[in-house]
Amino acid sequence: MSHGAHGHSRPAVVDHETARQVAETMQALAAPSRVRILARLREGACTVNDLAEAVGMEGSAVSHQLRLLRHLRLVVGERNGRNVTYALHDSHVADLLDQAVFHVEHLRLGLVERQERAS
Amino acid sequence: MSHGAHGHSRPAVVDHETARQVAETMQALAAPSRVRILARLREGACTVNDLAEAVGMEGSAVSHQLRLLRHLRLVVGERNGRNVTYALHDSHVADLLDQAVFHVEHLRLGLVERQERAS
DNA sequence: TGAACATCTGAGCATCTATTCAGCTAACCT
DNA sequence: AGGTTAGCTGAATAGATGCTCAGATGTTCA
Repeated sequence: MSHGAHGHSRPAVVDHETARQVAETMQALAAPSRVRILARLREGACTVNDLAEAVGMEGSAVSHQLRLLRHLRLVVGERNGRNVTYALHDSHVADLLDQAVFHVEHLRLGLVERQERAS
Repeated sequence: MSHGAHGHSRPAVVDHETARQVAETMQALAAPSRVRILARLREGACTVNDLAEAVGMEGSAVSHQLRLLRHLRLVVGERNGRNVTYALHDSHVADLLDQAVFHVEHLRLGLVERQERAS
C-alpha cells in the first residue's frame, strides 16, 4: 500500500480518499455553467457582472457557482471598489480545462469518423 | 502565447454546446466510485466481478456505472465466455485520469503548505 | 435439461445539485 | 444622510444522481 510519502510516482491503485477528492474537484467541471465560467476566466480576469453577461446567467447564480469554485480553489476573487474581479487560481486550472476541452474534441472526432464510416 | 499549453488553436470562448459536452464527460470523473473504477482499469483490463471487489462495490452498482462510462466512450467491454472484460477506451482516458489525480495532489500540496504556515 | 455463475436492467429511494427569488451587506457618489 | 450599484447569501423547488433490490438474460458445465 502506498500511503505515506507520495512523491510523484503514481500509487498502483487510487485509494478511496484520493478518489473522493478527485471526484470532488472534477465536479467543478461537471456542470455546463461552471465550464463556461471557467472558460471565460481562462481568457482573462473579469467582474461578476461581466461574467454573468458573458455566460448568460443571472448574477446570483454566477455568485453561487463562484463560491463553489472558490472553495475548491479553482478561482480567486479580489475586491476593487464595489467590483470583485475573479480569475483562475493558477495555470494548473487552465491546463485542466484545456485538457478537458481537448479530450472532448478528441472524442468528437472519433464519433465523426464512426459516422462517416457507417454512412 | 501565454496560455496555449498544448499548441492546439481553440475558439476564444467555449460555446454552450462544447461546455455541455465537457460537463457531460467530466461528470464521469465526478463520482468517487467511477474514479475508483477508472483507476483500477488504468492498471489493466479486468472483469466486472474483479472490478467490483477491487473497488468495494456491489456488482450491480459497478454494472450501472460501467454502462455510463461505456456510453461516454471512456471504457470498452468485451465478452469472454461468461465474463465481460472491461478496459479503458484509449490512452487519452488514462491521460485525463492522470491529469485529474495530479491536479488534486497539486491542490493538496498547496493546502498542506497553508496548514503548516497557519499552525 | 437444469444448476451455477456472470452480467445486465428497471424500479424505487434517499440524497444531492443548480437555479430562482427575496433580502442582505458593502462601496461609491452626490 | 440617502440613493444607486455590485455582489453575497439562505431558503425553496424541480430535476438529476447513485445505490440497492429483485429479477431478467446469457454462458458454461455436469
